[in-house]
Amino acid sequence: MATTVQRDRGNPRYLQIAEDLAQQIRAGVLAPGDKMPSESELMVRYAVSQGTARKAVAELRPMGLIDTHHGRGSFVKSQPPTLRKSSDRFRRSHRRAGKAAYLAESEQAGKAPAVTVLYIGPAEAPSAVAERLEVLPGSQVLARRRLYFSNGIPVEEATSYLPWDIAKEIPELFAENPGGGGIYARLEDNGHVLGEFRETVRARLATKQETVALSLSPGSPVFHLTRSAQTRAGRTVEVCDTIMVAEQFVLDYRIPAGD
Amino acid sequence: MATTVQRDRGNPRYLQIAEDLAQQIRAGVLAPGDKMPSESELMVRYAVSQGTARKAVAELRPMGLIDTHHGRGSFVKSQPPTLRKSSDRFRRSHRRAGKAAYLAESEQAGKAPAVTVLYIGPAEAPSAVAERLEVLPGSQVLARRRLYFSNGIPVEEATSYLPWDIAKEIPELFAENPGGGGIYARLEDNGHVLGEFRETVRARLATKQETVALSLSPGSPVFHLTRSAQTRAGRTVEVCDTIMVAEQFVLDYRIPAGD
DNA sequence: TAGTGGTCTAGACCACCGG
DNA sequence: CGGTGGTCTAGACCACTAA
Repeated sequence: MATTVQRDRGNPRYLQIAEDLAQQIRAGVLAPGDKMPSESELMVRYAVSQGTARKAVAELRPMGLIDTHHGRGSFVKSQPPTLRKSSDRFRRSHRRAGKAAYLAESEQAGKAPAVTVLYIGPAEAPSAVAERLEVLPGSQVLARRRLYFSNGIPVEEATSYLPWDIAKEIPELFAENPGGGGIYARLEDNGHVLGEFRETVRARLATKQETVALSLSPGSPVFHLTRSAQTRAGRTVEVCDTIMVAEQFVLDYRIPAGD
Repeated sequence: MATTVQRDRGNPRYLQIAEDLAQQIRAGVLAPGDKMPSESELMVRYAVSQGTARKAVAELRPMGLIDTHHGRGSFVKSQPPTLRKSSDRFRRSHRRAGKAAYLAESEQAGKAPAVTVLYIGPAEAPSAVAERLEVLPGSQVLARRRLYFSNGIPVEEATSYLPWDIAKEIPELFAENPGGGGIYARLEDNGHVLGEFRETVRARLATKQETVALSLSPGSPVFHLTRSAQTRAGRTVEVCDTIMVAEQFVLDYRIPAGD
């Protein structure tokens, strides 16, 4: 056994080991779902100390090749096909047909979608949200926080904020399931005809809390998406803050070339 | 001195130290450009070993708070305000005014933009591009690869692909500077009136090559953006593949609520 | 050369998971 | 309980940078 991992300036051992393991995964020697060799096994196989073996597998995690679970071991990740997030999901015709945006899309991707409500109720508007809603920072808004699953794994956490004066008139907005077409349909039912959505997209590494909430490996990239919904009358009636596992999503936008 | 960093299950010392340092940066005690305390200094300040001090500063790097240089030390990063990438940049009126998309935006952000042309000439269409251009994979297309800078640092690498039969009729497309309004203006000059752009956005960690090309730290997230330009007649006349340093950009999209 | 970060070891103890 | 990953130490040597 004892694969040769020699001193070699500019190519530290832990990287040599990491590359060796990555090869085995790419070549299929270690198939998706397989358990990776444990640290102690790597120590004898490559004749290194635990710290070095650790650094080697730590390299594979940000590369998205493995998942690590404390007390169980590391496992080769199976790469699921990505979910599409198309700007078409906001078409009024979809709402009229009674579909909420998320379900309409997952369905199309052949996934088993699920939603958990984490919180619905009053909250203080974070300053970034307050600015978009054109209310004072810290003032009361309705917050709706949900966690979305695809095939049983969490992929997205979204929080919608609505101005209190609007929300209080629409009891469905306080329900876990706001009814066919989602909250946008309810807003339109109540005279807030939507005119335009604005989405801003950022990408960054997941924070510690996000790695917990979405059961990610540290160092995984996420999308941070902020969307605001504006009525034809020009009022912003909702701001939605979303964290998505970047690996799982492709965002699609159509942009008219006009003027 | 000797700040208290105590045993505390669930909150390891290296994270306590990292958080302490992060606070100091956010509070401005450590200003942008300042040298971080060295590892040996942290060892005595917090009464930990070198390995623990290392892990602490290693936490700050992926957070984008510091830059580390072997033999010199770590330094608080100066966080340049992000560049906005708005879907408005494709408005025809901007092209008529003679502005290329990139310069129009940078200008607005108060940046010193620059572009380097890496390659202009014939190339074989990658399969993903060929599919969008509706040509056979591997067939000849015109490729235009550029590297974009903001305030002297590379932030974006973009490659445009155009069908050869269209490109060969438009000599300006082979020039480093295609003239006012960029290649889209030239296409429209030659009868290819644009109707719609489609953008797909992915986010992932930078590959090794990308970290070199864009001088990034390994583990930095990037946007991978693919845009196709379709004429009113329904033909796709350009596909543009772009890698952007995620930290530097915010993407902006407007989505009409219609139908 | 002195000071810095980068790699590595040997050994310790803890926290989590499964049988 | 045994096996696993997670944290930590003390000390060693190397590699890069600046004076």
